[in-house]
Amino acid sequence: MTDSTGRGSRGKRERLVAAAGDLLHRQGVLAATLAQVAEAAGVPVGNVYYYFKTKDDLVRAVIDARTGQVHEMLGALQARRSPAARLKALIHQWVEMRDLIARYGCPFGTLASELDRRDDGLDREAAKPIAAILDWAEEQFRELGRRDARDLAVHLFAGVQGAALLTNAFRDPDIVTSQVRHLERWIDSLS
Amino acid sequence: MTDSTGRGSRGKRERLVAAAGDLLHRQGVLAATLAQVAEAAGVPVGNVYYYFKTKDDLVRAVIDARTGQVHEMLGALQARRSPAARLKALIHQWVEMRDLIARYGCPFGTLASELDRRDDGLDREAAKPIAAILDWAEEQFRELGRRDARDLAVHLFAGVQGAALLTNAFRDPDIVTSQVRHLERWIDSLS
DNA sequence: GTCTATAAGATGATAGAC
DNA sequence: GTCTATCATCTTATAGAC
Repeated sequence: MTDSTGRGSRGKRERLVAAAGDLLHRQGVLAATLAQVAEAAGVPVGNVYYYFKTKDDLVRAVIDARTGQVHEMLGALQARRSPAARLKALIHQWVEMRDLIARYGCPFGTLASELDRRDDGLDREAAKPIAAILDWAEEQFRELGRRDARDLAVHLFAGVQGAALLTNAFRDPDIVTSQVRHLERWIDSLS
Repeated sequence: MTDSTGRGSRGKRERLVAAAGDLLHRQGVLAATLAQVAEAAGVPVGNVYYYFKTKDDLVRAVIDARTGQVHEMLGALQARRSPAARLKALIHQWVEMRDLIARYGCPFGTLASELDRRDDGLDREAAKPIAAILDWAEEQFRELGRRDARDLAVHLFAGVQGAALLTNAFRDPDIVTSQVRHLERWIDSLS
């Protein structure tokens, strides 16, 4: 498959973003080097700059990919019958990621947390995945007939993100599991 | 004041740890350089190595200082009459730190979160401050007569840490404020 | 005991060959 | 359009002067 910018460039670009997504999560945005990204993607080191003008540009592409991943996940959750079922299915996603979280933290939360000190716009970008989740959860609570939908969404997702942080800090997948169970009961108690 | 290692060395060491504590929180552990720490402490750059063998050694000293800070805080909270009052006073600390959290994140949570990918022991060290808080909260719930004290402590503190993360990501101090209010009502509902 | 000068290594980024 | 060779900079760390 070819594209307007030349033969195969799209494929390599995508491989770079995929490899960077993994590495930025596992090593941290700052700790991950372009040399490591290039090697993981099977692309010559200096050549990364043909696809991305700077490292920040690559980071931006990774954030966009994660945001897309979130929208995909939220779209899949819409199949559930009730708002309460959708919310419970949402937070259950973190139970399924529990081992990854225990080792490297939540892929969405750590991204926002790591880029928070920057004020060049990348910090706002990094918050997009969790912003999308919050907005979606708010909508579900609204459909449940709650006036304080935003507040409830923040409460729910804060519980998830906090559990992810503790799960990661103590390397204990059971923390997020039991916390999600707790939050599921809370959702049920609202109906 | 002199000490066994020579005149004034203790003062400079303390200044370095204090400056490093600030910088590691505001810039992140990896992003903060020894040159910046030295300048902030008013100490020649290369001379940092007289007091700390490596950067990790300095980071360790900062973690120890933060752990001490936590124990001091928990000690002060013991003055409260009831376990419920102590727990509410605990989480209210994060409301008081709301502006700092909005800009740089929770000083205890980000430390654990930033050093989580290491497996050289520093990751365990970095979790000590939040471990101390969790243990203390667990004890309060136990005094409240709860069998599931650990679970409740995790639930409470996850709520706080998650709110801190969202507060930081969205630069909005109101998030942690309203979440703490929510958790205070939850504490009251347990008695 | 304190500090200056500098080494050693790595990283982001560029120029230019193919 | 693709990649190699290299630069300039920064950062940790050390050796040795005062």
